[in-house]
Amino acid sequence: MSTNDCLSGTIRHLLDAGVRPTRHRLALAELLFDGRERHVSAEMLNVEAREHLVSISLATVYNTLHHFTAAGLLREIVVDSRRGYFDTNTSDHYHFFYEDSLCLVDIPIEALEIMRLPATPAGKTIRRVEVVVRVSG
Amino acid sequence: MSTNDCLSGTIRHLLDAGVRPTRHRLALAELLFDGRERHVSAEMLNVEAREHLVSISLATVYNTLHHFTAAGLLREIVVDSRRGYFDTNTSDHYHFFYEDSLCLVDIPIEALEIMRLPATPAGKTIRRVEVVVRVSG
DNA sequence: GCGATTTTTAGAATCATTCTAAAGGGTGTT
DNA sequence: AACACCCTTTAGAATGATTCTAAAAATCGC
Ligand SMILES: [Mn+2]
Ligand SMILES: [Mn+2]
Ligand SMILES: [Zn+2]
Ligand SMILES: [Zn+2]
Repeated sequence: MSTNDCLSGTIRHLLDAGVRPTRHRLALAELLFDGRERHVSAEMLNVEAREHLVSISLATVYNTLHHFTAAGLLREIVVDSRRGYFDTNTSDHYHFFYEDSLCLVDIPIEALEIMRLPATPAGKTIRRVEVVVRVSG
Repeated sequence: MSTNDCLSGTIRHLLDAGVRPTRHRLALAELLFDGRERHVSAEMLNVEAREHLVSISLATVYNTLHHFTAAGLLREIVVDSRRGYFDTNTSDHYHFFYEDSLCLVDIPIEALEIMRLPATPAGKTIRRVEVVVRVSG
């Protein structure tokens, strides 16, 4: 019987990633990791936290999103040069981006196949291959 | 013999796109459409204009970049949520993004093949399929 | 509980981009 | 040329997302 057997799933989730499960981080983690695929901006998550009566500063939302990202619990997606998005799905996958509603929707990795990737530039490492299908209408 | 036979290539380029070839637009177009593949931010182009002794306001650089983009002379690329890039290559192609130096390099369309694109969401139109290969090191 | 280390916070600062409103330029008409 | 009309350029202010600062609060190991 490990010493953590009685911890909630969310606390375990944070501990496993090496993130100290403070009150605020737990509250945000509960909102983020609820099973749905989520693509949130800092401002969106801040609003959501307030709706759930969690008192938190916007700076802490930013701190936490970056912290979770560094710990591998989130990944950052760039689709809009005005706003950053964070994705709760950290596995390899791609995205639809609805330009009108600014919504992101996952494209599972197996729904798309990339062939003949060009040679990696000398001395460089590929960090990620991003595919964004921009749709509107 | 058309009435435009004696115009410079740059003026013709703008006229053909339906853009009035004003002094400032011509200066920026000369910098942008010099044959190289270019991926510039507004700030980069502004600095370049000043280096070439072109007196221009940053607002005009933004106006012109957006104008050229609307006219199909440029396209906008999103790789960094802090800054927008404009690409002089408006044909279909993809990009390497060097995360350390913030540089973009073209990947020709034939260097990469995408198979099995997922179904387009109902009622939507695909505006573009973007591929960004992020590299570092 | 205590002291060391993190975390949280409000508010200011930063930075890219857009907006405003006024001045400047181009073009066609008389 | 003078005029009218419309488009462009401009400086500077405004905006909005994000980061920074420095001090207060929370957390952790002992
Ligand atoms: Mn970031
Ligand atoms: Mn734009
Ligand atoms: Zn996703
Ligand atoms: Zn390009």
